[in-house]
Amino acid sequence: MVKKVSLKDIALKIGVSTALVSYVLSGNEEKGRVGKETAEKIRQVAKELNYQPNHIAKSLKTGKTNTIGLIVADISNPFFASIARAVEDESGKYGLTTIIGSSDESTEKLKNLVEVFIKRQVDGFIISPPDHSEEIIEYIISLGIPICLIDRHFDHVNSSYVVTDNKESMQNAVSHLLGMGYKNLAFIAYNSTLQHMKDREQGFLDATSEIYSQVYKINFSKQHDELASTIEVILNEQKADAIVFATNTLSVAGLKYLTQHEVKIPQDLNVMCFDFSEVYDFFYHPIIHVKQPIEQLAKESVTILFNQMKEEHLQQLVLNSELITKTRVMV
Amino acid sequence: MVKKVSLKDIALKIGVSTALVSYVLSGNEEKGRVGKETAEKIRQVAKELNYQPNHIAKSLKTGKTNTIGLIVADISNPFFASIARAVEDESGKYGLTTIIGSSDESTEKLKNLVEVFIKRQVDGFIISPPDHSEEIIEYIISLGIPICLIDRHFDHVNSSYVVTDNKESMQNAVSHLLGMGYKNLAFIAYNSTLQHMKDREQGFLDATSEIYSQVYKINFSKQHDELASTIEVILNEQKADAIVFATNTLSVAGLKYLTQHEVKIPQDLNVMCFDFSEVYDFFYHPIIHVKQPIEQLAKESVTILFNQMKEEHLQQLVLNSELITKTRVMV
DNA sequence: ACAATTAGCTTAATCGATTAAAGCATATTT
DNA sequence: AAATATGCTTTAATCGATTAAGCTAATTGT
Repeated sequence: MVKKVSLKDIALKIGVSTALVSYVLSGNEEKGRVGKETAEKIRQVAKELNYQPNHIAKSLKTGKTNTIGLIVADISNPFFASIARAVEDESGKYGLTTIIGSSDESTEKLKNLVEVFIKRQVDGFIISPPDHSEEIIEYIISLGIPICLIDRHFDHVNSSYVVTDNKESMQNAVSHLLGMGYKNLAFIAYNSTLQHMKDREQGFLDATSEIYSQVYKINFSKQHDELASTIEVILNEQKADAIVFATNTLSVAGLKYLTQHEVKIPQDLNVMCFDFSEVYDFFYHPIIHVKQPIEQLAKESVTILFNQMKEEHLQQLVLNSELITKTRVMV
Repeated sequence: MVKKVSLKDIALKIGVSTALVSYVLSGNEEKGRVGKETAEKIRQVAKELNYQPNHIAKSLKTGKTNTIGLIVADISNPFFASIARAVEDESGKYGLTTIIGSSDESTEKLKNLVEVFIKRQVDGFIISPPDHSEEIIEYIISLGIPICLIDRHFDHVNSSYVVTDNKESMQNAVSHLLGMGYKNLAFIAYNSTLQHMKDREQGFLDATSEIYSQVYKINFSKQHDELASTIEVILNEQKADAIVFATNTLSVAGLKYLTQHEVKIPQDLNVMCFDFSEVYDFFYHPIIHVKQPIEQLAKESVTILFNQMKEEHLQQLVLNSELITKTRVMV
């Protein structure tokens, strides 16, 4: 491993102090009041020697690592994978490096990741928090570490966040179903106290006040069994004419169940899904779904966090999503 | 932001030098020959003050960041997302932090990521290299930075790697198709010089030497159009009775096309896919596919890299994959 | 012409941990 | 009694960059 070039090497070669070199290369010429020729020479030699500043030394001195920690709720979920990718791309534009973790919807895991990341001295967090993780979020805030929640937030925690307009888009989407003539709706969501889940439910309820409908809650940890039995009930007892799924994981699992039990969509039963999935393309009829602005969520979260890292002020952002009713692109 | 506790604080509180504290807390008591009581006291005070060592200072001094860089070929591909997750989990066990990047199959992007990661002074790399990226890999090796390739490797580059037994498992899988009575096979792969792609093709060729078969190559950048036209040819001209897809992205895109054109699987045409996809569950008949040992690939890559980071020796590993012919779990 | 500025540069402390080398008792050997 | 060894601890340099404060000589103001 070749010895790296340091400020000292440049200083030595020219015969000036490291201070001058530092002033010039970190763009603080005015502050150091460096002579024009000297500055030019320093820049030239730096280029010659292919000088690369040592991030670590810089971090030690400044206390800033230019690293942010992203903790998504479940990285195996394409929704979050896309978020992760976009956050990474966007943060790179700001000169930030992202380290990613997945809490797998577990508070315990989130806690560990937060600890590891804090030890790594990340400058800020972007987190999509699992259920009942308020305390951890508040802990981060209490340490004065900038944080921006994404996709989910807590109503009673004063933090920055970027989320989708869950209630409105759900209400809008369900209204669209009603407009199509469906009169007996089932809503399947996770049993969760998270605001985005409550909002989606409220959106459903607001839209269905005039018709018959049922709300079913699945426990995340036992979703496999519970989803199956829930759909059984919906098909055989409630005899709903359409199911509304509150998340993409529920949508995919639900569609899988329906397909495997040869329930024809939309003839036997229609569905409405929240968030996109690749599997929708495998149905002959378009799957009605709410498409969240994933890229935008990610980008905005980085911007908000970045601003918060320099200035102090928090920011809350609610983005609109889009109802997809027919698009179907042939491969 | 509360001031963090440093070695100095502990030393000051007890009235010893920071050297002693360092010896004790970094587990080098013998080396520093620290008195038993003093050591005990140091440990106790460290716990009291909730001392957390400063990674950055440590890195600056030791030149080790305990960070590895993982660069996958395409993070939006569930195969690589799983790899990323498993690598992250596994590296955590070794006390390593992972920073992840996606080259999106672009040599240029890989180059940038490698530069960024080297600036960040990662201790090692795990990379699934895109086509024609030998030079970048060799560059990393020339810098003396430990690296382990994953999923793909270059025959003529002497590096550590972990890959699947692509040729054998493809040959085996195709033989199974032949055993089922298929006699006119089409093989769809990416146009690539990467070893794993060549191996899969060779496996196909070895298995089909006695029957009629055709090999089709798709350009990654224009796969949408080319795949469609290729399948057209296979259906209308070659009139194959089964298609073998070389990767999961090709499989999913191919299945999508077939579904949308109402080609019934396996009645009209059967398929054999390389690697798993969630969409297989949406077919009534099981989709025959080769299941790669993703977790194991990831784990082994970390282990190999870790070993390489302490000792010097390279390691090449070829893992067996599994042919899935019927499994179908009801949701 | 003499004080006050200012331009240009250096000194040296600092961030927090590591570690070779040296210091100083006390104990043991010769 | 001198020499050596042993046990415990401190000193101080180091990693590489940042930055307040200080210094000198040239320039400006009155």
